Amino acid sequence: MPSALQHELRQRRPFQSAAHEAVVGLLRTADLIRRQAAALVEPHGITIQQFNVLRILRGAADEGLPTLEVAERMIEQTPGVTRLLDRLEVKELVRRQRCPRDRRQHLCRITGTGLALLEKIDAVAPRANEESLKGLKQKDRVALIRLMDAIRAAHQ
Amino acid sequence: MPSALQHELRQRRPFQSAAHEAVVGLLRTADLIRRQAAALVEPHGITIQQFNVLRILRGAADEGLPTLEVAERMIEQTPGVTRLLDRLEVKELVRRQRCPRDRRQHLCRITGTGLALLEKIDAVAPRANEESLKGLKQKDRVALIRLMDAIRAAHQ
DNA sequence: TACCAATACTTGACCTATCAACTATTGACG
DNA sequence: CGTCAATAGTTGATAGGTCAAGTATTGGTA
Repeated sequence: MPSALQHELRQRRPFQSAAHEAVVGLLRTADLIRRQAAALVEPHGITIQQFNVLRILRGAADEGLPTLEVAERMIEQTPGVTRLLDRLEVKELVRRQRCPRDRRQHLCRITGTGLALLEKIDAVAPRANEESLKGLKQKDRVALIRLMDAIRAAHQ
Repeated sequence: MPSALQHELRQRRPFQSAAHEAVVGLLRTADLIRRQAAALVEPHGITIQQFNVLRILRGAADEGLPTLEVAERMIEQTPGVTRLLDRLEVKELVRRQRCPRDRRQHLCRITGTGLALLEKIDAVAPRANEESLKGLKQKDRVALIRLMDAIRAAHQ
């Protein structure tokens, strides 16, 4: 009996291993959820990466964060944080200034406008997460978290 | 006790819901695996999307596939299949020709060079999948497949 | 058989991502 | 102190992604 994924991709041959099917399924599912998230924030004029940066900066509160610290905290690794921040700064959602203690660092802070934008998105984000995972019961969601943790933990 | 993911992203506050943590964990883990896959195919001068197209065309064998059929079978949705195929054609990994039956369609076929490239990558790909999921036992991998299927199935 | 919406792409314009090379600044070491 | 590797970030070049508008072809319909 052909797997759901095999049917979805119209593949003749079954997957060679559970590892292969799991990897493909993971990538495809993440792509789906990524698009849903993008559709949520896009109407507000930002990308999901930009949204992610704004949330990081809000979490860091008043003292701000240096650029590379922002990069490290991002959900998806992004070499282009500088330009990401450039765009956010143009939109006046973020401000940057040199750190007086270490003039190599640029401290990034979210602006009032940025906070206001986040609040608007936050009002609907929980429903979107819920919607994305509506196929999973609470027990399954916890299991999923555990599986994802285990995969990442194995890569130091 | 803070979750692994919360610690990884240096978040002060815990996730608001299991749905939220699962979504973030899924995106972050998929990003990790995506990068590993990219690192595997990159030395051969192609991207993972291009690799995906080549595998699709190999599966379709001699008769070839129309462009949009290729697009539909891709793991990650891609509006730019035309240009993706353009690049593969320049590298002579793919050939396209008008379908005589329906001249709107362009049938895409993998070339001998393309097949040879795939064989080289196939020699190491199973090990890479294995490596990506080394944190999961066989039972967990099957569970993961099931969870991914369930998420996608819920979105018709 | 002439029209017309639908299909199957292609193209242009613009934005984002990625890597390597560069600049500025710091801290450690002789 | 002066040098020098290491750190923090920026910039340039280029590839790839994304959306909207355009072209070619078909199949149905009056």
